[in-house]
Amino acid sequence: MKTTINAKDVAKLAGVSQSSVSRVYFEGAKVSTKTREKVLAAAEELGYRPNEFARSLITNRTKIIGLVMKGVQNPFYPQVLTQFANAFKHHGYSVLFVHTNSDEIQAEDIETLLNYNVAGVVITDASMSLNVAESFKANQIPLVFFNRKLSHSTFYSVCCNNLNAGRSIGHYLMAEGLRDAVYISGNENTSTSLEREKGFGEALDQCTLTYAKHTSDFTYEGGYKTALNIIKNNTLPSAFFVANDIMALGVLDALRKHAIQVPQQVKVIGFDNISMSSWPAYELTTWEQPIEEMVEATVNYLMSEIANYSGRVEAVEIEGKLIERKTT
Amino acid sequence: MKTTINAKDVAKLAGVSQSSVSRVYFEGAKVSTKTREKVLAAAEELGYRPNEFARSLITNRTKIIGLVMKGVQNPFYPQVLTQFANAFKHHGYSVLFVHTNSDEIQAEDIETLLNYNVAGVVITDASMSLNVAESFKANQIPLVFFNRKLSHSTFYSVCCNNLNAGRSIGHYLMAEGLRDAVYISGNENTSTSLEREKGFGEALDQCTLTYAKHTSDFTYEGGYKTALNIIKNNTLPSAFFVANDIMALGVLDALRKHAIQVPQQVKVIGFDNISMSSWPAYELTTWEQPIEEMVEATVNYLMSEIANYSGRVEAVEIEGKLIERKTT
DNA sequence: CTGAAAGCGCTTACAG
DNA sequence: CTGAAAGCGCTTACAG
Repeated sequence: MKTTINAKDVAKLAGVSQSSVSRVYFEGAKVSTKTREKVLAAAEELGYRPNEFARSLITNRTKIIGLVMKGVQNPFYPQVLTQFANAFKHHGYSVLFVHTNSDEIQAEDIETLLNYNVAGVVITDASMSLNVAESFKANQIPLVFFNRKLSHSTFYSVCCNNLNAGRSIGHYLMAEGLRDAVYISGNENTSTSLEREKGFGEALDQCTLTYAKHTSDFTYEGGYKTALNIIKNNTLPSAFFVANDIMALGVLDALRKHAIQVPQQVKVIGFDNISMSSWPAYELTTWEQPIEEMVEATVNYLMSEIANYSGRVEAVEIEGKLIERKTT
Repeated sequence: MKTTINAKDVAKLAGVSQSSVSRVYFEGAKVSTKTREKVLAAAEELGYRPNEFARSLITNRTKIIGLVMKGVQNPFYPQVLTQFANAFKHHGYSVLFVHTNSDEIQAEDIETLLNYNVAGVVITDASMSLNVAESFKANQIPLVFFNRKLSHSTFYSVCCNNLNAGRSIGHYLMAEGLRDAVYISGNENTSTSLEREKGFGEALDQCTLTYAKHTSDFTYEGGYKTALNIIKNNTLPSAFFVANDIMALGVLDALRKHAIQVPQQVKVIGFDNISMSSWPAYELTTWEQPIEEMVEATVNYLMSEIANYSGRVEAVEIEGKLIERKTT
């Protein structure tokens, strides 16, 4: 009950050797035009397509990139996913999608990636214990942490320059007459949230200003509740710096509910520039993450490491920019 | 430069045959506890993991499901993606993610899926020409169209019952005192948009009411612009039925911009029940798609077809329900 | 229950 | 440029 047709079948029909068939489909191999044509004609007739598995078994490489994502619910990530999918497709790679529920990726989550011997890995918005990550190193599989920096700098990472962004946002708000500020953070211990806060604090410190910190969780509901609490406690600041846009939208809705005027009574600034930030209902001032460049840097690194593994490591940080709208 | 360690290495260390090693990792094969333990100990020591490619080459099956998605930008889809990823993981399958830009999936988009000999395929929110789809049939690869019905009913599809939903929405609005309605459609020729409209029209027809149709594109911007046009032309109806939520939010923002009171001056109802619909800024009345059940039906079909291919075909339609909020 | 051997569909030195 | 042959790392009848 042999059902799939293989290179041997094509070879027979084309009247050439199996090796020649293989050469037609293997990039970089040499075949005469005549042989190529015969093979392609036979292949067409039989509906032949090379088996990727046999191919990978021999070459010990695959054309698959593992993409590990957490929190696809944040509208920032669908954008990232789309761009990665397109970029990898453009380079001839397919995407094995792994969804993780936890902030720290578990060994089982990435077992698949190792079993399939992926050519490279992108991990977005999540970290990973050192010894789990090491298994990629051991197999010389290049790995990029996207939008998350590890405390141990033994892996390549690509982020927006969050420290500078925090600073710029601080200076911007001070120029707008900031008196007291609240920073609404994302999940604790995420590098993105921490660095944005650090830069912000540094800027304010230069003018001996301070800020209050409220810990939240990078979700709309989290931003909404946090703001409601602040309103209830009568501790409304003159400006909110919110660690991401989706939370900032929650903050805006909480303020709206209490008929607090933005930006007259309080200013709000977010981070990411998700598409919803520009909606008329919000018109949120925010910091744009340079997603395209971030994706490009990630893909370029992976492609160069796949071609020629070096294990080089860097913490790439790309500058974003302020998008001024109506909440400041 | 042999780098990966294989079953033979483990066999040698464990003092058994390679076949025995294989049996330990192959579900359903019989090995004595003693052998199993020896093998597992040796495997642990060497860091062995079975090569999926060699395995697939022999069994001619993979543990990969192809997931083809369009328009991940609509917040409805990240939810769907997450649920599929979790469900497939639970069944021991990985997800090969394919992003397509066009409404109709092209042959090249799915070439990868055939090359990797995926065990099954889910296509969301897009259609596919019959002859492209046929190549899956030829290879006995089960295929489900998710949230899209094909005109030719030769494939399995899973949708919300859009016709009934349209009807119910029509009856609901009429009970609320509908006089004249506007239906804002999604992309033309999508089954979801067409069936929602059809049901809606049927319901209205029973009371000899009619509706005006405006064609849009399932995006926020599309809904926004369409509503602005209607306002400009002074053809505001007493209610809008908008083919999906993200467009409905655009409609609400357009109305807000012109200070038109919802629901006093005009009612708005959407479709999908995306998380943003419940946000205080919108409080959109909508129709909830039973995503969980839809995903479950899809996964169950695929798993049963993978276990035992029958090629059976059905257009599954699951009932959703009205979520009443403040825009009606 | 276990091992030796064949074979899945490819790539790749090696001769010619 | 081309073909015959070995081999990638597994699974699976087949004997024992």
